[in-house]
Amino acid sequence: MKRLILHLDMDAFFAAVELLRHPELRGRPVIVGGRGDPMQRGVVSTASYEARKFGIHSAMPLRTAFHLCPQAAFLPVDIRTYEKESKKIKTLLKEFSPRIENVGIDEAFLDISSCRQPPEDLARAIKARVLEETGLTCSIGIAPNKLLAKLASDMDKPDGLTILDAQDVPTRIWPLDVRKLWGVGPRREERLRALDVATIGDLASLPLATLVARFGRAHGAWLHRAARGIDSSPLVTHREPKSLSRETTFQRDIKNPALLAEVLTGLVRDVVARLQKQGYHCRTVTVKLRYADFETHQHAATLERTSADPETIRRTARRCLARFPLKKRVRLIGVRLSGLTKLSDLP
DNA sequence: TCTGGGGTCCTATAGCCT
DNA sequence: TCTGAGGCTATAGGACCC
Repeated sequence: MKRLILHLDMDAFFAAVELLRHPELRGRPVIVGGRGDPMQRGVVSTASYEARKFGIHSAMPLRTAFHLCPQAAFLPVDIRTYEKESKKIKTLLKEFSPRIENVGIDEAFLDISSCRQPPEDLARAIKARVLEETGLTCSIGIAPNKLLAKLASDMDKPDGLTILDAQDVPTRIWPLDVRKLWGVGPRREERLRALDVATIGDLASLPLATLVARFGRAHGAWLHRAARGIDSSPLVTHREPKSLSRETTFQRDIKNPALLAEVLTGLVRDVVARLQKQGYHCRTVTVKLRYADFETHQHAATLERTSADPETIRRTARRCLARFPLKKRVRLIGVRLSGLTKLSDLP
């Protein structure tokens, strides 16, 4: 049977959810990020389409966004509320296909290979149901694999619907900016530009050997296939967490070791609470520090046996912290627990 | 005035073992 | 005994994604 994958991507999700409860902001630029105070440290999580017209985009510092668009409404991230809406959407998607892969809070892949309905009818039905259930719009892409489905959902935003098949790759995919490819971020884009690659078509003209030499075996091979629209990766319908972490950026950079230790203790308490709630033990504790100049380092320690004991983990984290030189001011501190074992799997 | 927070995966290196 | 090839694990850093 021919594989058919649907990718659904909510439109400006966080901003759209905020507009549900602040309808008076409709039509105005809305920026959701950090604590909602553009004078504090934080970045844009989601900008409404009105705000994007001012050049505002995700990951932009809130202060910069404020300079570009001081009249925008700045709102704090309220992840709990977005998760509730997300859950509604994911639940309704399962009515259409039980084979679903969640990608973050506002995206999902559906395997619709065995759906009887024509793909376009199915997509329209899903969009109508999402709107009915949540009042939100989404964009949908349908293609023979995840890679192309994701590119397709991005081609007609917002409230779009794009269906692609393998023959469309030269005409519809090759003209796209190489940055659109999953796995090409700012750094790899730069390295590709150095090879005279601007579009996905340019990338497709490079031999595999060149890509492997430049980007390593795994990524080189991925880029070579992706540029041709080839992707056989399966939907991951269930996954276990690999690590849990908590980190925080100070409003002002600090140097006081006692304060650092105190904040670390709080972060450990939070992350261990989540570890316990989700029913895991961990084996490795990693502490991360980012200095004022943005240089970032981490130190890890492995426990003798897996544990979910706050005191054991706190002591281990403190030992990791003690290994950092504190000559420079610190802007961020974080802790990560990895090597997770499900309690029920323990002997 | 820059640059969050939660994750995943890949790569390089070092030490240890066979 | 020496040398090397691999495999495995722990650690650190980097890139990327939403």
